[in-house]
Amino acid sequence: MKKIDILKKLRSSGLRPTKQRVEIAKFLFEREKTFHFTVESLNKLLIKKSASKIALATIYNTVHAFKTAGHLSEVEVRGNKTYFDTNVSNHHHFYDSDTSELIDIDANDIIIQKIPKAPNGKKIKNVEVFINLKN
Amino acid sequence: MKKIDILKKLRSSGLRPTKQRVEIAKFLFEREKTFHFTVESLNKLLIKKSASKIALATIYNTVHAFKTAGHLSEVEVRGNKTYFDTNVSNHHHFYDSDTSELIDIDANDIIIQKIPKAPNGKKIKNVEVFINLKN
DNA sequence: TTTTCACTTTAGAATAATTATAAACTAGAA
DNA sequence: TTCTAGTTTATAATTATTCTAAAGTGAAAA
Repeated sequence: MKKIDILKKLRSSGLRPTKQRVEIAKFLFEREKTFHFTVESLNKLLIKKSASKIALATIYNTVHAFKTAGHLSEVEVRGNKTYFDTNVSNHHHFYDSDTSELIDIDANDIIIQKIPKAPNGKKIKNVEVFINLKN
Repeated sequence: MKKIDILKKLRSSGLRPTKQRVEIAKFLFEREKTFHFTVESLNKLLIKKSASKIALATIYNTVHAFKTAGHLSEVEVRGNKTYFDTNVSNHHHFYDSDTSELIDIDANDIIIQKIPKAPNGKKIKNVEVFINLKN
């Protein structure tokens, strides 16, 4: 993804392309494969990669702005860390608790044959399958 | 579940049946239906129900001891609250974010037809299906 | 272009959930 | 009973995250 696309992406979702947002967006979206991260790990990686330090609160703000705009999705994992995922399509996860690593599972790789009806007038918003791994 | 059973349950899992543990265990397990709770909600309910106040740290300790012993299972929900579940059998959940309510889904009510192989020499420990509800 | 102002960023304070600490207490073996 | 490892307790500490208020900045309009 080129810088120009990132500017488009930001603008089209109502986010002013500030210096910080562009820097974070380039880091997150200019890559081939999906990227899973926590705010903390992203912060560390950004400190390593770039010269200018971005405030932690800004990283929180920016990541949540991207999430709200649909450019990132959120994955919750045992143990209170919130992971984000640059793969925003409907998909599932393996979780390896040894390495604290998340691995994508394509939505098509899981087929659910039988599913219960939503209770009392509610509808199903989405179905998340989370597969815990062991050695 | 009678008090005698609770004592057995605790002893058989290597937990000394202290006053606090028995009180919490009775509250959690002497009921017909599954019970979902957070440490915070349990604490409030215990304060209401019983005369003696149990330290919050003890409730954390006890709940985690019960979890380790397999008497409670843990369910993670968007937004950093850790729910516990007196249903320790393999099952799944609906989550209603309007009411912050968890609803059990029997393992037999979900049939997964196709599932990917675990990556790089790992095995599948368990599969959790989490269905988010909307109105 | 300058001006303007709502949106942003920032450092640090505040909050919330949970865990650690260290002293006092207790179940149950000897 | 005595003793000791396991337990409880109040409080401090930690961790992840959000709030705050002041300073900074895109970009629309003059």
